[in-house]
Amino acid sequence: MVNKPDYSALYAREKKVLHIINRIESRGLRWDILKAQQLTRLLNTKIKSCHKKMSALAGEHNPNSPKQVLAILINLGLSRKQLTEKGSLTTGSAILRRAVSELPEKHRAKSCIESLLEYRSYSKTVGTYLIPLTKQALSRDGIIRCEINPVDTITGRMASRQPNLQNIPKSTKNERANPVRSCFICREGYINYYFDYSQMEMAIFGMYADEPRILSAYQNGEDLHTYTASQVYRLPEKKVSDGMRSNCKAVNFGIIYGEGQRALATNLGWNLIQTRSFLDDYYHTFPSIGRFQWQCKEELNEKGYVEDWFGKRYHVPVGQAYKAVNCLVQGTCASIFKQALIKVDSAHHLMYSDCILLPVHDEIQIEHSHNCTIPEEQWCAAIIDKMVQVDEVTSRGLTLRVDVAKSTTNWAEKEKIEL
DNA sequence: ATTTCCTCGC
DNA sequence: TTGCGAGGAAATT
Repeated sequence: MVNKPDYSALYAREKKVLHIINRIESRGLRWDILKAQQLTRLLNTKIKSCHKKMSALAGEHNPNSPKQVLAILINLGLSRKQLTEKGSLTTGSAILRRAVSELPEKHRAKSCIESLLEYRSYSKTVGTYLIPLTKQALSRDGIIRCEINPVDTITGRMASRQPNLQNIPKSTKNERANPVRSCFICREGYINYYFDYSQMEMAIFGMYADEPRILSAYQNGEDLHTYTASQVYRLPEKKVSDGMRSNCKAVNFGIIYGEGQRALATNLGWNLIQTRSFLDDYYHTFPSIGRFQWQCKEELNEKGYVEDWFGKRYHVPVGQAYKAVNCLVQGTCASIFKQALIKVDSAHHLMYSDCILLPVHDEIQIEHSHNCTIPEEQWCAAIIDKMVQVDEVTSRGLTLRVDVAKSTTNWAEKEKIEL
């Protein structure tokens, strides 16, 4: 009486993924121990000076303790309201940055908060990344090997642990090359290539919502956050400002994540009225999106689960129906990615003896022999072709976009290449 | 030993 | 009612 799903194809796929993961875990990534140790020393001095600055302004304390930080900030004159989010006091970076921007020019809390944020950033870099990674590399000949778990996540994404190599900090605008990334160096004789699906979740979301304008914009190579902004604000794309784009980006992701109005408002830095009015414009501009959200909920109410293109079911509690959209979108992307990983692996492994270094949700990193006689463009095109040729995608008329970057030195120095 | 807070990624 | 993860330090049990 219960219609059981046929998971045999998905099961076969996971078995193939396991073999690939085995090779990835054995290979590992090369880590520049000396450079990491130098950077650790450098950042440690910066951490100390931040701490000193804070102590001078606010007295002795442990900056790692949210409790003590809270006491200090209130002591320096910040109101409880400024530090309150969702009813409770917090010292998260988002709320602190907002507080700083609202503070008078030379308020004494200002430089204290700035030092604190700097302190946290450097501490994160050293304590979470540089020291643990160096420790591991020291015991394993300069190679870092993570463990990848492909099955224990809700949506089917893969998780990396000990260490997690999927949350290595990326370079920011102020920082040309991130110190952690710069310590992941290319092996002797290899060039590293980075193939990542461009705006994959938005494209898949557009497919599920069956929104032809978003899909054609995607196939035209346009940036979808800019495109949606141009529609909502009724402007040519060239006239869309950074602010308009980032507003729509927040809404686009918010809808995929199932964000409520309150959370979205916090994200945008707006009040509820402004947020609602903007959402009204958005949904009015793209009626298909509201319809898709509604259909998702309907399917969940009828069947107790939603089912994706691969026949995979997501059993979401009815009280958490807002999660259904994300399960479909993120889960579908995860399946596409795994299928692509299999195709890429079989192709390159058989043909060129290169090695997949690391999968990062929508990106495949590959180590490519420097001596390969095949022209670079041709080799890249072959990889891209494997990533694009996933039946569940092509049969629906979607051609996913793939960006490529490369590096001959380290992860921080990767540069986009045009093909 | 477990939970809370904060921060990193996609 | 902000999706899916991991990890570190402090606080709590």
